Amino acid sequence: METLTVEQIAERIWLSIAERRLRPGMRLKEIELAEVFGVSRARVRQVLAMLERDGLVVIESNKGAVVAKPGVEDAKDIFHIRSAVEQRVLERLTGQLDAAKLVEMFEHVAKERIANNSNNQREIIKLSGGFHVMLAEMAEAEFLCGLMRDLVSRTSLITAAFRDSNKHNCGPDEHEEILLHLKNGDLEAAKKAMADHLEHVESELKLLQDRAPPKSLRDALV
Amino acid sequence: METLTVEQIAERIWLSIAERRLRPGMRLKEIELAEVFGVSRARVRQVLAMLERDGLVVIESNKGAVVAKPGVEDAKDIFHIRSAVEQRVLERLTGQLDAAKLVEMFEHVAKERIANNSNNQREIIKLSGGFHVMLAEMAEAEFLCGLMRDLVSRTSLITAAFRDSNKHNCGPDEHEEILLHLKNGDLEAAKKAMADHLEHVESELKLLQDRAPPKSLRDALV
DNA sequence: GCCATCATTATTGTTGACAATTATGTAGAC
DNA sequence: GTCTACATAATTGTCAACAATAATGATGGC
Repeated sequence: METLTVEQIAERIWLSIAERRLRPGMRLKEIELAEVFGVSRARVRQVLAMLERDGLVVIESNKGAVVAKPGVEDAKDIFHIRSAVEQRVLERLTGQLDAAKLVEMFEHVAKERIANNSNNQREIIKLSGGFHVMLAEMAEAEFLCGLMRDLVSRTSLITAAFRDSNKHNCGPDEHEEILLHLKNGDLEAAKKAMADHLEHVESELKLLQDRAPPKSLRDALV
Repeated sequence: METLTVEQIAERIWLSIAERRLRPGMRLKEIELAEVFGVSRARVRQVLAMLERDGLVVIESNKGAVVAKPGVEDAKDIFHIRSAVEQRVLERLTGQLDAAKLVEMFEHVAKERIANNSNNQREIIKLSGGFHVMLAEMAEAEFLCGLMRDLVSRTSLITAAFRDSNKHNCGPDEHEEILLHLKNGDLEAAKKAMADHLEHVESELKLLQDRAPPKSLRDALV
C-alpha cells in the first residue's frame, strides 16, 4: 500500500463518520490512526486539523480529537445557512452554464443513480455531496465553493448524527429535477426545487428532540 | 521573549498583511518566519496552514507560501456574500440581545474611537474587524461566527490590496449607528445601516480596474 | 555567443525521538 | 471502607535532523 495523502485520509475518515462507523463522541487517537493508515503521526495531525476546520471533529488542547457531536440547534443552523448559500449558487449559475457543464452534471447524476441501484453506500455519500459542491464549482465563485464544501461536510455529520438508521439517503431524482430546471433556464423553479430538496433531507432527520446541549457533565447531570 | 502560540503568530502576520507591510505576492519562507518569531519551523508550518484556510496566503506544493493576491472578482464575491451573512447575523441577533451584551458592544465601539483618535493603525484594524465578529458571537450561532471570522480576514486582505493608501479606515460612527438601531429593536434600520456600511467600505476601494486575472506569467505577458 | 545538460544550493516535506501534560491505578492514612 | 497523595502509564505537543524537490548557477558542446 502506498502512503496516503492528507486529503485521502481525511476523506476516509469523513466517509466513516458519514457511514456512522465513527459515531459522534468517539475518540480519535493519533497513534491508532497512524497505524491504521500506515502513516506518521505528524500527518495524522494535519488530517485532524483539517477535519476540525470542517467541523467534523473537535480538538481540545492536550486532550486529543473526538468526533464532533452537533446539537439540534447546530443542525438547524447549518441547514438554514446552507439553503441560503445554495440559492445564491443557483443565482450565480445563471448565464454561466454552457452545454458542456450541463452534460457533466447530468453524468454526475447518472453516476449517483448507478451507485444508488447497487446500494453502494460509500459512493452514494460521496456523489450525493459532490453534486452540490459541483454546482458551486460551476458557478466559478471560489469562496462559495469552499463554503459549500464546508457545509456539505457538516451536513454529512449532522445526517449521521440524527438520521434514523433505516431511512436511506434521498435518491438522485431531486438532483436531476434541479438540473432540468437549470437546463430550461428557469431559475425560480430551480431555486424552488433546491429548497424542497433540502427541506426533504432535513425532514428525514429526528430534529424534534431539543434536548438541551449538555455542554459539561455538570449540566448533564444536575 | 516567551515563545508565541500559533494564534499569536497568525495574528501578527494577519496584521502585517492588513497594514500592507506584507504585500500580496510576497513570499513567506518558513525559515525566515521561524527566525523572526523565534519558534520552530514546525510551528510556522501550522501557522501557514491556518492562514491558507483563511485565504490570506496560498501554499503551493514544494513551492512554499506567498501572500494571496485576490482578484477584483474575488473581492466583489466576498463583499457580496459578506453582506448576505451580516444581514443574517442581525436577524439572528433579534431577541438574543440583553443589556449586558449591548453594553459590551458599546464599549467595543468606544475602544474603536480611542484607537481612531490616537491613530493606532494596528488597534484600528483589530477592533474594526472585531466588531463584526463580536456581532456574530452575540448571535450564538457557532457556524456563522466562524464564517464571519473568515470573511473578515479575507476582507482585510482585499482592503489591503485595493485601498488607496491615503484613504484611512472608516471610523466607528457607522458601527455605532448599527448598535443604536439594535438597541431600539429596529431590525430593518439596523440591516439598512449595515448594508450602507459595507457598501461604504467597498466604495473606498479601487475595484474599477477589472484587469484580467493573470493566472500565469504567460497570460500576463502575451 | 547561445543552448542544453549537469551540479549546486536553497527550500520544503517527512520522520522519529524527546518533553510536557493528562489520565489512571495504587498504596497508605484515618 | 473511603479519601487523598503519589507513582505509573498513556497521550499529546514540540523539536531538530534527514530526505526529497525545485530553483539557480556553471560547464561543455556546437
